[in-house]
Amino acid sequence: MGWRMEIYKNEKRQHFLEKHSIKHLFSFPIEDYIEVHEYKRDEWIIQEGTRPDYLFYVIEGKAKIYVTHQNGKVSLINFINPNEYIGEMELLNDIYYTKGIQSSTKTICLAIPFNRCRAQLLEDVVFLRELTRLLSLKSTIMAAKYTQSLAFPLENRLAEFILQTADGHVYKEKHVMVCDFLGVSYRHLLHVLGQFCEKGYLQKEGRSYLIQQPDALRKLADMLRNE
Amino acid sequence: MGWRMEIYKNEKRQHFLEKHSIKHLFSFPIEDYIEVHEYKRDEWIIQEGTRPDYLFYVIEGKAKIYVTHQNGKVSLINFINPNEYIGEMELLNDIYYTKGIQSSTKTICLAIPFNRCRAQLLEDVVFLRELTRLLSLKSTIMAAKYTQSLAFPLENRLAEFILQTADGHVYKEKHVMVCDFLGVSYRHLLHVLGQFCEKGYLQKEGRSYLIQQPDALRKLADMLRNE
DNA sequence: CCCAAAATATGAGATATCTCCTATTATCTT
DNA sequence: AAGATAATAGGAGATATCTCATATTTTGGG
Repeated sequence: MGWRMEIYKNEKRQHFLEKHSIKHLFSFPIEDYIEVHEYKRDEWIIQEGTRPDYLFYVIEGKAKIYVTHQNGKVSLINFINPNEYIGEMELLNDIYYTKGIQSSTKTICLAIPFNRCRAQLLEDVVFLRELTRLLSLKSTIMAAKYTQSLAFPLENRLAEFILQTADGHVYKEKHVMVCDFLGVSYRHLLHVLGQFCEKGYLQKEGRSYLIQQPDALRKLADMLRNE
Repeated sequence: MGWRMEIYKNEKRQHFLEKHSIKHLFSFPIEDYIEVHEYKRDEWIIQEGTRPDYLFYVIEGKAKIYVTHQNGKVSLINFINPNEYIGEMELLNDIYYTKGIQSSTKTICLAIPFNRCRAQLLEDVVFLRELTRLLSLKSTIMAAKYTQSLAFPLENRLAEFILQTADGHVYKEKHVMVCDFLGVSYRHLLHVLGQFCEKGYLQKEGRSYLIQQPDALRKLADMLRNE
């Protein structure tokens, strides 16, 4: 994994700047400062514990936010999708423990250098308004995940995850990733998946699972909703 | 609990507006619109599931954010302290499940009516910049609580909580509240407190606990930190 | 001052989840 | 193609945590 991200230059850079223009997110001309970075699958966009030099805006691909605990456990905090920022925390807070960001597919980001843009960004009402909205969502989602994880067993959270990630009626996520994401042991994940099969909600097909009773899963997942 | 919040008028209102001026948090004159609300201990500032009419800024007191789950469990998401907002989520998002906010001491808030101020607030760079910072902190704290709750047993999280809330070397929080906050059953909380006593970390004194070995607790709590 | 509600306590048994161990099968690298 | 590494799989026993039941004590309101 000694790969280094690729920086698009000239026409290629220009192409992506135009294809995914973010002019509307700022009230000052920012495009001149922007670099376009491409990260390969599984490449680290930010190393855990190391302050980044850029605010990133994801335009293509998908990434994961990881944190490592003292007891060796690893948590996959959340996924990052196109049109989301990476590095806002570091932009806003001088003191912050930086989480690791790893691409899970080829990922293309617009990279805005802190040193050149920080002051202007923090004065920009258009930028701040959108960032505020994104952060409020992020915070809400985290609060929900937190309380749900304490109030419900894996069964409910896994049901929701299966429905959200299934491709049609086929579920085939990597177990290890799911363990980190749902915060349970590999053994236990397999145990609950096994139960779902026994109950006929899922059917194992090679190394993936076919959803046989989506309504049963939906019922479990709906328990997580409020009201 | 049929109490209704008190709204300060005239001199009393003026007194609090001046004592805790928030002029510096806005770039437009907001003070004319502000009401000053006083909530008694245990009064609901916002009912769960009901959209509030105000953005609140807490100036004195302390409140708790609650959410109720379908299975009957209740989560105390977090505390709100002076100089924090209540109702930002509703200001920023049209669709949002409103959490319940309950004062835990007499609480005085500056209440900014949405209908009169919303548009101006969302245009105000000073306001947005600070709100962005607060939200980034909130989101970070939630993410940390989430992953910690999955990665560590109650022992570690309780140790931290005891150290944070102890008054000198005396811990005496209400068990029920702590259960909602740490997301465990009453029975289990008492069990772990009992273990701390057996190990000599705490000593039970009537209905409170004396901290005997702060270093042992600190060691447990430090496990939650990153790096 | 009395009563109902809330808070504290504790036992016993169930369940959810973890740790450790051992195989087998894919996948990647060279 | 071979060997190394990651992913899948499942057994067995430990632990963390929950549920339910019950009893006592404290507290707030009339």
